[in-house]
Amino acid sequence: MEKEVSQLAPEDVFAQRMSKKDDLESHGIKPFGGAFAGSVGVAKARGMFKPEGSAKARVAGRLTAFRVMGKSIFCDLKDSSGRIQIYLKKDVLGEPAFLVFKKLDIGDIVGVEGALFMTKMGEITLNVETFELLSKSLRPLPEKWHGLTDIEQRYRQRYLDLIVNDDSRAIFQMRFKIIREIRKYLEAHGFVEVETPMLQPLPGGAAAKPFETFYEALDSRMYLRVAPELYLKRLLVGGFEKIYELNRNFRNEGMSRRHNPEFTMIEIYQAYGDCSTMMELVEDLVTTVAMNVLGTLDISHSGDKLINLARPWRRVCYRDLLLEKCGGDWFDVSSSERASRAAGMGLDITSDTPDFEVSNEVYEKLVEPTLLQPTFVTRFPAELVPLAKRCEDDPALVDVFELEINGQEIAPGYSELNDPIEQRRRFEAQIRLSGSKENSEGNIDEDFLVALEHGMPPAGGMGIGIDRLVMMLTGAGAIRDVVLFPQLRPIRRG
RNA sequence: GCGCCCAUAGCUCAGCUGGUAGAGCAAAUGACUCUUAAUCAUUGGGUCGAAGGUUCGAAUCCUUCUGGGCGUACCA
Repeated sequence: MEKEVSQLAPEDVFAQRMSKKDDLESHGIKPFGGAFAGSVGVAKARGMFKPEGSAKARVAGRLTAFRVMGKSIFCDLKDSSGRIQIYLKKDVLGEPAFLVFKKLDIGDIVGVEGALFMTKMGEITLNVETFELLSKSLRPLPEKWHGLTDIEQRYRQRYLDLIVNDDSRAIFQMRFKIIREIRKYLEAHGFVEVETPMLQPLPGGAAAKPFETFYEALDSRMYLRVAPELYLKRLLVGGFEKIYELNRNFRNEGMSRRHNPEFTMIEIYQAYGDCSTMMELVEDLVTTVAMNVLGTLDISHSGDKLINLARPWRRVCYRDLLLEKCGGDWFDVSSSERASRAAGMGLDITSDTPDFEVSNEVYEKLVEPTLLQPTFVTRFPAELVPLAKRCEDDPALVDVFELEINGQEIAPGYSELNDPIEQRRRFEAQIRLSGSKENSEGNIDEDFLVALEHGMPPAGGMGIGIDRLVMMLTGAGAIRDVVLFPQLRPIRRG
């Protein structure tokens, strides 16, 4: 019962508004109206203004400011396309209607109709002739000037953030436009969007800890997917040649500025292509999307950071970046010497850190964060990427790239491994390396190997972390600013 | 998981070395027919995140818990 009391925290305002609502009802006004046909939207209504004052418009939205001047009222009305000022005069509406409107609150949703005019102050304004209450707001909105700054509340009650903070809404509008443009681009280039299981009996395609669940009907343990990769490759076997899947992956890991346990990923595969096919594709895709969404390839981030997406993007191999960072003899010294040098650079290296991990620590901690401008890092050690083809000229390396922008991995891509015998060896090596016991991460997806044994065309494949791409394109500093409902600890009550 | 920091009215915040809580916005009432952070007057509004402790006395000091932020760890 204490719960109910705390939920009614703004008790006074809530009680006041409840009684306003009852009052409206007793006067035959529905506090929660129905459809409001014919709204043109705020942005369009603005565009309809004519200096003669003859244009009329019908719009619906939320009242976000209320300025009463005795026998006239100015309000701000907001919809998804923007804000417009509305003006209500007692003369025009008649006394009863005017008094009803005067009782409305900030936060109420109304539909209005009237003529567009220009105020003395030069603002296009709708002179309301008729209005309808569409939804009574029973709780107060956050303060108009400072908005909602409490970070926790912005995430927990994202709707308030979206109502009040224009920047936040703009980021999400951009996010959805970016996703739309990606789909448009791929559609135009002959790719087909497919859907593969999120509930998987074996989580594969990435070495991440999965979320577990249980499927009663089959009496089996299931996992939320960590990647769709192994299913998409089955589709390559099945004869789909240009496919993509754009949807959620789930990884049972910590959260951070760059990590949310569920995140959106697009994976793209093209049969008869390879790693360089995919580099060209992602370069063209990202620059096209940036131009269509932002109209520019220059993106500014906080702290004077400027990212320039102009093509061609730098290509550099992993090894060269390490030599650049660690000195030309990095790969000539003994592995124990490498380990102690890495430890000397402040990295967390223990005696049983494998040699390739030592170099990779240097790459991830000291090199990657410096790659602000778009950079394709290529030719990684094979141990790091078990699903990619080896380089023709050096079997210790795989033919892959990682696209780095803004110091973050935005997109990995490979020449996909289509040799089932080699694939099995690589899976087995992976299990040995990870030292995993009987847990599912150590299980080989035999069904996938059987599919490969039927013959998979050589292919290029890649994935783009959509959340990070959106961060990069919008200048957002945290993944939580580009995910509508980021994961938070549930509030315990007791 | 670990470390540091934060939590005061619906929102944004102030509150000194411990003396019993304050502003702006929002809300209520009134004035005002071109305002736009409208203005002016009056009024109501708080378990100071929770629980315990020290003290004559705690928003303030101590402990624990809850939630959050930042960093770090996990993260092919």
